[in-house]
Amino acid sequence: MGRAPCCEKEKVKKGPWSPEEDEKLKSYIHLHGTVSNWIALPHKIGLKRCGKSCRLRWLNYLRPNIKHGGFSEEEDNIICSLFISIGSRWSIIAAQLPGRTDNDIKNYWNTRLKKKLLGTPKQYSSNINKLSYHGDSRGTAQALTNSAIERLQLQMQLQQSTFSFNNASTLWPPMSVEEVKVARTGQLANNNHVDGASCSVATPTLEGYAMNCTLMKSPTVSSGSMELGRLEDGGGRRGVEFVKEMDGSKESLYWWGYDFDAKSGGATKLWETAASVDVQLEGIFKDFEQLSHSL
DNA sequence: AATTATTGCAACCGCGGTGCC
DNA sequence: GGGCACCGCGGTTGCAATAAT
Repeated sequence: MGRAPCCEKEKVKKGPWSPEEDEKLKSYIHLHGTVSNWIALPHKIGLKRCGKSCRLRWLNYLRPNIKHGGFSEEEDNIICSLFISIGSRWSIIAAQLPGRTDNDIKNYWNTRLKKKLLGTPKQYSSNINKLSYHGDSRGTAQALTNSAIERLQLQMQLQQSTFSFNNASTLWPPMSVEEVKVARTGQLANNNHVDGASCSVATPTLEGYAMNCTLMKSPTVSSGSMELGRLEDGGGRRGVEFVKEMDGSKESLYWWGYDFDAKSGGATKLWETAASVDVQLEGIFKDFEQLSHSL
């Protein structure tokens, strides 16, 4: 037995709202302040609409101080940074942008911002196809969701775009060397799979490259987070980047090497790998050392 | 000018989470 | 503790407007 429908579908009106319907809904909410039961509301005010539809109409269009369109550069940066960090959690992203609704941001991302940052759908679907299979030495291939790949692709793309992390510095302030030490020590200490010995190895390794290392603080979010990091050679020509995703009890780690092409102004991915965090965070630093030696 | 393709956005749908009985 | 009803969210759809042919 399935769940009962929230309303009698054959009796409710669908499609665009008329000004009269909007007025009825607004009047009721202005009079009563809040709605305790959206399902009962349409019947109360004589609307032939589903309660969910009423709620959506109010939240997305009728409630005061809603902004539509005209997203600023700063808003673009915030949306982009948060998308990289938390993915398509539109309600959380909307909470950081006063006057914007999750629906509006979602539409804006899907129809414009994604294209602006990642190129045409043809371009980024091609890149997604290249990234969608991560084979590693243990044969534990892992298919990533398009959303996760889009986030990785975006993070890589940002390097060669006019939109850079630097533009979002308020959200992603680079850590000082001291902060890096603290963050890494804390991160490793919190990871049950990395013992004290590994800690003492990993931290000095990082410190050795501290001058060339950029770790970005992720914005505070209610659940899940992502840490982005980059280790570069002195000239910023080659390096290793990594993304650690933390979503509840699940943690994943991806990293890849890149070679910067001054001619095209873009970065060429040399290799990539994916592993659970417990495989060893130090792998990133070993790969970086190997890359450095190969120069 | 007519037709077709694309874009942008409002609205709907279905599912998971939560609270109440 | 289980079942039910509702809320809230993210994904998807439908359609009008606009652009391209």
